[in-house]
Amino acid sequence: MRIATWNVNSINARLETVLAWFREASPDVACLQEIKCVDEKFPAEPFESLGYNVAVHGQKTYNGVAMLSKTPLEDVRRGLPEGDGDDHARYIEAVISGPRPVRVGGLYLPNGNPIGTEKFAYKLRWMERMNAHARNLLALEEPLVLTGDFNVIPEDTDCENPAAWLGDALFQPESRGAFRALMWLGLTDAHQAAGGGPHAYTFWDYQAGAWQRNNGIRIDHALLSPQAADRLRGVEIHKHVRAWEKPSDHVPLVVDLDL
DNA sequence: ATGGTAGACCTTCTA
Repeated sequence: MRIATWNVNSINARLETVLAWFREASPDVACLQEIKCVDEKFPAEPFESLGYNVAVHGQKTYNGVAMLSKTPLEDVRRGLPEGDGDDHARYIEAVISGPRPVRVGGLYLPNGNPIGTEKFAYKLRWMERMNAHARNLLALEEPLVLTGDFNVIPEDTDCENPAAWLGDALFQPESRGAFRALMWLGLTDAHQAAGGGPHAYTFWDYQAGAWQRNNGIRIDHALLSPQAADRLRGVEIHKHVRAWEKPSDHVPLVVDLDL
């Protein structure tokens, strides 16, 4: 089973590109982030024509997440628990039905820039809620994949020039510490477990020739419960997609599980 | 040097 995540930076601006990748990669499950539209504006029909079931947690202009699956999506959750007053659409979760069901959480973690503002405080609060929810999910002791745009650079080797990121919310000790705390609940970074090395980027900024200079960062992740990690076959970063016409600034990350 | 680009949308915010 191939489970993908991709921050598409507007599903409607990116539709032909996203469909082309779906035809090429044929993921069983795909979590999309930054769809930047409300539920009714999500172009579900072309994906349904490709054989996908679609669940959307949309929002106008900003954020928005979706999950697509070849088999029915069950037990769908939209938003993290304890979300009083949080109107950002950043989390969607479902159980992927089949002979070996797997629970998948698709997340778009807040960017948090600039640091020292309410945006950064919101990022850290959101991460606390994510970690609490992950603890509850891990207690189920079932195959679980938490994947998406985490907006966290875990290690120095996950960027080209660490010094350039010192003032950035994606690289703050608090952000990286909260990410590590999430891992320490008992999750496995699929990239590391599959033998992925340093400088394996999933995002290149549109600005300042970041792609041409390979000035990227690894911020899209797939974290596995023990029951999922035991069945990990491999991980792919579909870097070639960044060179396509009208690309997203992120590329797809694909996890292959023996499920 | 605080730049640069992309998307949604209405003048600016977010990334």
